[in-house]
Amino acid sequence: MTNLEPASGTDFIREAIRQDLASGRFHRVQTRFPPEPNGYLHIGHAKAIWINFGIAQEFGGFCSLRFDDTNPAAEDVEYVEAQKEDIRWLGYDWGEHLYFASDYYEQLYELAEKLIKKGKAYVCDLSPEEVRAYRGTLTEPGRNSPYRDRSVEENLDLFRRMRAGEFPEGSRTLRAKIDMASPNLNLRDPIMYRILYVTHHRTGNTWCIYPTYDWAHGQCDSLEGVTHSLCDLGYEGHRPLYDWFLDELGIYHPRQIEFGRLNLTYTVLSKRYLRRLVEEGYVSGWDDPRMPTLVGMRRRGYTPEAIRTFLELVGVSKANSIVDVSLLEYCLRQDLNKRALRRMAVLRPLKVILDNYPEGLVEEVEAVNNPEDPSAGTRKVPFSKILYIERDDFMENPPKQFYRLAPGREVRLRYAYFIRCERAVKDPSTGEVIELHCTYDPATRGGDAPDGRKVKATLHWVSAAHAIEAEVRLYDRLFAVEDPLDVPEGKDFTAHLNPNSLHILKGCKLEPSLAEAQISDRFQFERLGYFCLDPDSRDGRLVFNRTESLRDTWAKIQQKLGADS
RNA sequence: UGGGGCGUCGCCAAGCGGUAAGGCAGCGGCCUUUGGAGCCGUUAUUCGAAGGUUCGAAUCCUUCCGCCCCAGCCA
Repeated sequence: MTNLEPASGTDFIREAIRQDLASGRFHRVQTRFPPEPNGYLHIGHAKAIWINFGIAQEFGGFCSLRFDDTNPAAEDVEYVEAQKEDIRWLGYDWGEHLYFASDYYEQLYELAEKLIKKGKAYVCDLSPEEVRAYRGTLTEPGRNSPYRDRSVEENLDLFRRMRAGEFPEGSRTLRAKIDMASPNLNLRDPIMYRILYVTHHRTGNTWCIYPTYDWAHGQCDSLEGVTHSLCDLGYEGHRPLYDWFLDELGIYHPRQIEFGRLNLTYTVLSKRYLRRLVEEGYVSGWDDPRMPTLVGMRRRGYTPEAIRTFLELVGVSKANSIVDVSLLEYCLRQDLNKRALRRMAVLRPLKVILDNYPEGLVEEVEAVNNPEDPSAGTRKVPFSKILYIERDDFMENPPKQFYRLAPGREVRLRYAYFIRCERAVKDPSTGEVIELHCTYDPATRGGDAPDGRKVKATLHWVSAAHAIEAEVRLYDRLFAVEDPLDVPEGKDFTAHLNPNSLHILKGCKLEPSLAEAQISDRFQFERLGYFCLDPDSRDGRLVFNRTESLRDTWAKIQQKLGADS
């Protein structure tokens, strides 16, 4: 028995739940994840999912998935299916506990009548503009609606006729009768129902009055028997309202606990902004691999494990925070390093001719599939006279910190031979190096010199005759600055879009075994990063996404060299 | 400005009156057939500030400062 307490077990929410269990306030744990089906889930939602599902699991309870579909104008079944898939992908299961706020419409209606009968709700004829004007401001109290004191009978009659469709859209609302002078604006007679002649994606046209989120949410939690309603800080100020409803109604009272939302550097995480990126064409869609949406991250090659580990490392608190994306990237690499098969791929090919290698000879060298996992085995990779190496791995006049290939220098080709660069052939018109003539040392087969000679660098390579071609999409952060929302007057976040967030490379050369890759398969291309096969791939036309690069110390050195000069 | 919330290392975050965990990032080194991975070391005499209580405070009290959220018939 270990006494190691999981890091995720010590946050204030879990602590509060333990206390509730110990004090007898609750005897079980039931949570819920309540998304609105009006868009795609992103990593911010993943935090709420991880908290609600994760905690229920830890405490031996369950977490339901309840779609908060109270606004038919914005919602669609397309989104409910997509969100379900995302949650499953993240690794969570709601079992038989799939609910919809719309399942409760009838019960909510009855509860509303109950409130009317108690004299705690009334039908108001104020227009939207008037409602706003009557609400007052942050510092001034609101004024009572002239309709506030209608009799219970009149309210009941009007409310029933609202439901029956006798009044035009927007003409009346049902409001809770609380306190127009409350310093908490949420308590200034909030609207419970509005008239909307809109077809609902589940209830069709059976309703023309729809409950607001504020009215529906707490009662749904109560009806379902939720013990702990875990939501973000935005709802903290609404809690007194939810308490008021529950108490006036005298029904079961769950406990709501709020936590701080997740924010990431170099990222924007609000539905509104993500939608703009899609609609204005800055990205190819919700599943663009640069998007922080779960569909986007999945396509990019993220693993659910990496995301969960990330969330666990970030932790839960009430402070508003902006987490450094490098933590996410770290978790991703950590996970991929352990599981991704290694392959060799040359992204920007430079031809190498081994002058002393026998014409027509093809050898097979044995390569390790994953040094982190011996059970992944080995594979054979063809080697021959003409090869491709990475352009970046050769420099004609290298600085002293560069220890890859250069004229007269010897390096190792991974799993193959030592080669020495004899000369570089240039395009006479551009001066660009177009191929390298090298010699190999037959005695170094496998990569070690019998005379104990060392080389500084090991390069990846692909045999030209055996290479398969592919398109590779290199992704970088979508935004160029840590906080894209921090913009000068007159600009918006799109001003900070990183113009280099996508590079498409064609004619990349891959080792032949990659021809068998299946969509979504993940690999580490040695010395480059992690890549996965994109669904855009067709027979004979492979497309790989770079999920994440490997940490690149040479790039750092180059940066410093650049900064110094 | 009324109400609510938050302020511990560059970024997260433990800490719950007994003398500042950990992770990421950074830096230095070791190791290495991935300049990857791994390993080691290193960074808060100080907890937004000032007072006070106490033998003793990041933890309790007071005041002040800063940041975030709330004025949708959105959720």
